[in-house]
Amino acid sequence: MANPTIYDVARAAGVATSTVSRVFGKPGRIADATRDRVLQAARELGYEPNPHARALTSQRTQTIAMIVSDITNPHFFELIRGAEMRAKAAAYTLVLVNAEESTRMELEQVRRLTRSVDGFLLAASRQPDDKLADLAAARPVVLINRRVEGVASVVLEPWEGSRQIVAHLASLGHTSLVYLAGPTNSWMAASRWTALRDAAAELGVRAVRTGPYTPTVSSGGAAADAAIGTGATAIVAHNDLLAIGVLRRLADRSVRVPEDVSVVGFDDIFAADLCTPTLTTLGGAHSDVGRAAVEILVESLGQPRSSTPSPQIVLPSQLVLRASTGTAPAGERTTQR
Amino acid sequence: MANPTIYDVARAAGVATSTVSRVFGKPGRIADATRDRVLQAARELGYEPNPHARALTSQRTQTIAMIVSDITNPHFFELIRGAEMRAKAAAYTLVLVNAEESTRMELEQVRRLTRSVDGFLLAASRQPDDKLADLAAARPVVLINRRVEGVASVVLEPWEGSRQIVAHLASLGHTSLVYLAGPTNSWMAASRWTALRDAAAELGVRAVRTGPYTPTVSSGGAAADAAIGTGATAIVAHNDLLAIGVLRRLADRSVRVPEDVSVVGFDDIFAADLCTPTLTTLGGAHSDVGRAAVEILVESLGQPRSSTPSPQIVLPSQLVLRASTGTAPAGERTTQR
DNA sequence: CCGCGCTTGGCAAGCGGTTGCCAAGGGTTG
DNA sequence: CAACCCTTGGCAACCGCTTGCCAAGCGCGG
Repeated sequence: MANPTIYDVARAAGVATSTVSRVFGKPGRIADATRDRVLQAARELGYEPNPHARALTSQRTQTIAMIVSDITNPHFFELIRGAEMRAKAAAYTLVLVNAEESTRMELEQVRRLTRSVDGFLLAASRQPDDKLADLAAARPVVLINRRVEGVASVVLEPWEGSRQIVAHLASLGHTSLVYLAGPTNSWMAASRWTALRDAAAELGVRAVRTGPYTPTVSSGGAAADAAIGTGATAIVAHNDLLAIGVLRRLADRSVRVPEDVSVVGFDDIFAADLCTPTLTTLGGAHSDVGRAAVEILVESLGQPRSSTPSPQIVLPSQLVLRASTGTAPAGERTTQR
Repeated sequence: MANPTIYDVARAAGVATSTVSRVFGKPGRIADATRDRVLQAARELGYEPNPHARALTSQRTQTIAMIVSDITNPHFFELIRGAEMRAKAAAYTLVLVNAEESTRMELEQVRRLTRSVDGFLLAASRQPDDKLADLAAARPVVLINRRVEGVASVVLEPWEGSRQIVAHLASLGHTSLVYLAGPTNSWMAASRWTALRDAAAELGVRAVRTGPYTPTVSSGGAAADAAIGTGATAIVAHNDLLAIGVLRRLADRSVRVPEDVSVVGFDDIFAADLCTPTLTTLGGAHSDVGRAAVEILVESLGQPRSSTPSPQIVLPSQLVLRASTGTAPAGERTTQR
């Protein structure tokens, strides 16, 4: 038979369709003997429940959507991976959607998918807070690397991490740093900057910010030039891609790293350990972030809507020291090259 | 209203539900005036068609699944990205599934998703040919970087590319190479090896193979040791991850690249341009591969089943020369280090 | 002015499950 | 042994949309 239905199974097993449905839906509800008979019949017929028919009445699709602001950023790969694995473990299917850094597209996709998925993972969303609150009010949402009051979220600790970066640089004798900012409406960019600035103030380091820059390797060139113009001896880039772009540009300009200037990134992407020099960066277990996000989401799906307390999880980050940071050059560099 | 249905829209517009359905389904079938009225009503009510109800009768889900043999391999990122973008353009949703290098899991996922998606993209599948033929006979399937008689596929050209690698090495004076093989049932691994071997024979280069190795950085250590043991002056690794692992191990053992030994990879992942030395590798437009695969699949979905001729597309690869290959060392190395 | 063919819209029967409600049967208790 | 409860399975009404079939209405030619 092409597509056996519960009716076929019910007939074969000599029970009612509702019994078959329950065997698959709420196992405890049916006596063992009956259940075995039904399962046996189902197996023989090659029966497979139709997820759409199921979703139609039950409103549950066993699917979650992950909307990523820019799928080309390797930083997300680990995230996606962690989410995918956890989703599979919970018998959920993961739908991957790229928002291409467009808030409009992000909203559109959420609207389009609302009926077909049980919940959303929004990674590094660029929406304004209230928009996100609205979205989350209407459907299960977990934010990733973005924090909004009253909405569940998982973020990789940016504050203490940024402080560690400054402390690291200060201990190397740096007295000034420049932060190459990420996208304007990136929560992470804002968090990093305020934390860097505060820590810098506290430790007597001069901190300035330039940007915003698109967080890509190719933006690194312009960013590097701007950074050098500030005369700072340490460059903290919004993320590793940007930092790698900076390293390249510095190499082209024969600025030595870390002798002349130190460079720090964020994310600890795979490539950070491969570039030359290897990159000091604030990393963390990104796959755990994805995993945790799915976990919270699935958890909340199990409960009656709105009874959930919207957990705000912060996962620890860690400063990974590599070769791109070193002692500050002897004389404070003030001249622009 | 929480979830307006076509009934609500029909009532508001003063038409039958079938009319509303047709307005969304087959636009030409309804007069302009009526259509506008219906759309207007739909907009006012915030109506959004329920994809599950739609799929239930029409059997079309506007969704395709991409099953990837190992989601942690950065090589797939570009592929995924290209596929995702093309899918979105065709108004399809992309479901991403990780098979974790397990053929059993791959089959299971296909079975599980068969009812919920319109077709499958199988990337670097490790299934035996006949299994894949069976799968493809029962549902729309496009293979990626895998070729099976009678099944649609998109692959990045491995043969001429491998030949170019050998030619490149030969021109640098190398007279022996070792291929660090990928997974046993990887079609790509087999294709690469036969092409390398044939080209080597033709050009008077001695070629041996060791392995199989898991295509990861961490496998590179053992692979490098084995490679050195062969005395070959050129190492061709199954992919860039493995090659990067090899580079690391060689550096640890103070074997100079490319002075003592040349190293070549496959895939041209992002990191190939960042490692030290930068890696010569056979690349290609992976995102185009993903894009083309979706394109073929969507195309075939539009036609009546089985009327399609199962195109076998080969996209060009290109040898990217970087710093990991150089002239062969003067005396043939025969001693094991 | 009538008949004809074509376009447009309505009717209603599913698509494959889910689930509230009910009844039968078996077991338990006094 | 009767009364009662609990477990188990069946009935049937949907869930929201699609689609084959049919009929009404229209314009047109004769």
